[in-house]
Amino acid sequence: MPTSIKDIAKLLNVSVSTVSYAINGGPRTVSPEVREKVLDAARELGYRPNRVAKSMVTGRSRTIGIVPPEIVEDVLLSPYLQLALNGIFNAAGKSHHDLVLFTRLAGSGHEEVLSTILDGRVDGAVFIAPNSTNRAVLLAKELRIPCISLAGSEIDGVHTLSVANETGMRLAMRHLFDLGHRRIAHIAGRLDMQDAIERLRAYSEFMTNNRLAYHDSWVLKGQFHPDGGYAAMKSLLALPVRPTAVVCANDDMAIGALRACQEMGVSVPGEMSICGFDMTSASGLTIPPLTTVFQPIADMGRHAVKSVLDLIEGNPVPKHITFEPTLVVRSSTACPMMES
Amino acid sequence: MPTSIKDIAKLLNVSVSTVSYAINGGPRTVSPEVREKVLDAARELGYRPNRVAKSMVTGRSRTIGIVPPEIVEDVLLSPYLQLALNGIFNAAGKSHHDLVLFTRLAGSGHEEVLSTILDGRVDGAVFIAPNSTNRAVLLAKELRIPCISLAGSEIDGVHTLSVANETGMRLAMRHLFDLGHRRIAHIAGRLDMQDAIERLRAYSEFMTNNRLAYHDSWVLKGQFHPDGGYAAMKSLLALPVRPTAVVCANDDMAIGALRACQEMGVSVPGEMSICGFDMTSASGLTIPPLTTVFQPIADMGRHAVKSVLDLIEGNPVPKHITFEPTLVVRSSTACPMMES
DNA sequence: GAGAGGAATCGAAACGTTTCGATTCGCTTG
DNA sequence: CAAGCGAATCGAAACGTTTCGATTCCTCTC
Repeated sequence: MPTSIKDIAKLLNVSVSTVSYAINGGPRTVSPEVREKVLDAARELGYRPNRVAKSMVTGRSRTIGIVPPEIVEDVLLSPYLQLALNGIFNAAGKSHHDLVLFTRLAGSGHEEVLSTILDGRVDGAVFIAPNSTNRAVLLAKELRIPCISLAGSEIDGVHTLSVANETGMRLAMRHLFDLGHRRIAHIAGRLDMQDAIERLRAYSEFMTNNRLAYHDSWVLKGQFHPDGGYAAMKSLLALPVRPTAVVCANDDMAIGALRACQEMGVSVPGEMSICGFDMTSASGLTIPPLTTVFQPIADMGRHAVKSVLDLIEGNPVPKHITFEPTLVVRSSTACPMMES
Repeated sequence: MPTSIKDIAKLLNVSVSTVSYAINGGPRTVSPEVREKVLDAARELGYRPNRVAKSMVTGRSRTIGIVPPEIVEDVLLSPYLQLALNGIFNAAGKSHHDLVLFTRLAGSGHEEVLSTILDGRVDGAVFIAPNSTNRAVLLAKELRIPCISLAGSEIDGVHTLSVANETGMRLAMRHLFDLGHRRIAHIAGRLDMQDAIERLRAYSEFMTNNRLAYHDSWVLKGQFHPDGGYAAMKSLLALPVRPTAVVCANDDMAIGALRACQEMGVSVPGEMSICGFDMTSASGLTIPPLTTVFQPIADMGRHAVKSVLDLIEGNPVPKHITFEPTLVVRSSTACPMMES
């Protein structure tokens, strides 16, 4: 129904190739008069080039695929993903690419679904926080689709952008330690995700290296959700010997933990210091505003686009880039109260 | 390079059509033996159907386009958009569609860019909060691309999903009025967006209908941004006769306004009641948590997908659906203090 | 045993582009 | 004036599918 290049050709009694040359301004020249005629006719008929047909022959779509993490529900509500996606979106726009958001890869092992990634619709893909069992990454790697793993597990042979989780956790722990805290707990994230694993490990190492005794009951799982952080803090507060500070593996959990303290009448940072991770926008809105580890997530998103485009062009891309986090000290951490 | 249906056909000495029938299980039957052989060979060769080629001939891509509002920067950080996008994403996944996010339509009037919408990559599109000068919607409408306008201006001939802004604003105003407030201010959004316009109008109407005097200095523009809300509240607080309550056209501005009050030592809700709009997740995290107007944005996103799919299928779709908001009373609103 | 009927399969067109080899034609040059 | 050249244009193949008409061939029936 929409007008095609053929319609123009027929109307003007020229060949389709001539029309194509005229419209694209190449790769061969056409006489100025013909060019003019073609352009006029195209405008007249409301011609729109069909990108699918073009993709078909050029093999390029100027589109990048985004594969969200394998979390089942409401992925797009994760502040982390939102920051990354925003960075990716902005960068993609600048380089004239659109984004395809794959809706059905999360958690699905179905072969049929997996294949939608490499069905020609995208030139490359960015995987957001994939874990090492993510079948889609594995498949993409196997089929040599240009792809970048953003803040995910280190997967053999896949280009990876990651944040130095160890550094971030050490910064947070050092900050609390220097304030005088010795009984420091940790609310961990989903332990099937790389970030969560590394943050937990760095916590353990810090405690051991500084000869701080710590119990299993001080390490809780919060699933990266506010409710998880809330529940975790509740059980920490029920302990006979309470920790004086807690580092959460993301801001959402820290927010939940803060809520638990407020409900139980435990003052923050007076009786309990709380430190978050990620510096999402919500972390600045709480009372008190959260001390948190800033990660340049948006930057990483931008960089992911650059890398994937380089990969598509065949330019060299470093196998691994690590971004350094920094500590943002706000008001949810302070010296512990003297032992009574 | 990747194996195609032809490779399988050649290998097995059958025709491409037979291979196609075998793989798709139709529309014609193939003998069980051949079917088996084809499927085996496909697996063996790592065959992946090329979706672009399929789109080419069927004219369907099982992909829905998303057109963000024409805000220039960091669109994806808007909580409103995030809620809508999440709803759309979930619904699209359920109906086996992927999403393409158009990165370059915002604010761009370039014809070339506009045409990327209707280049065959998507079967239909959802426009998020377009205003009436949005050229992309107009074009899509003109070219009869199935499309839905989500919470945007009413545009002639375009299917629209909207929220009853008047009702929402009236609920908020009535709530404050019943608490005893008479001097009620309004911090408006971007007045080039439909929601902002309607909320402002409903505010004016309520004030007039209830014979409440109000000044131009009580109606401020906050651009839907926290900083805008902050600045607006600052100028309200500088007024010789302060209002006792303010309704903001979204939560972000309410959060900014709250921050301004806290900085100036104005107690909320003691000296100033603040009401938000949208019920984004952040609105529950502030101290005090915001009273706000809940809009079923995620629901609307889901519904947008359903409607656009119906439109694609040729099913009848109502021209206009309105969703009803409700008031969520939390702690940022209370009776005004007695005049001193 | 000729003809009909039906299942299985084939071949080719079509979708809308891009691009490459081939053709036309006017002009220069020896 | 024949040969050669370059610019402009044409025609056709190719990309990987789907699908429709045509063909083959087996079996059943009278």
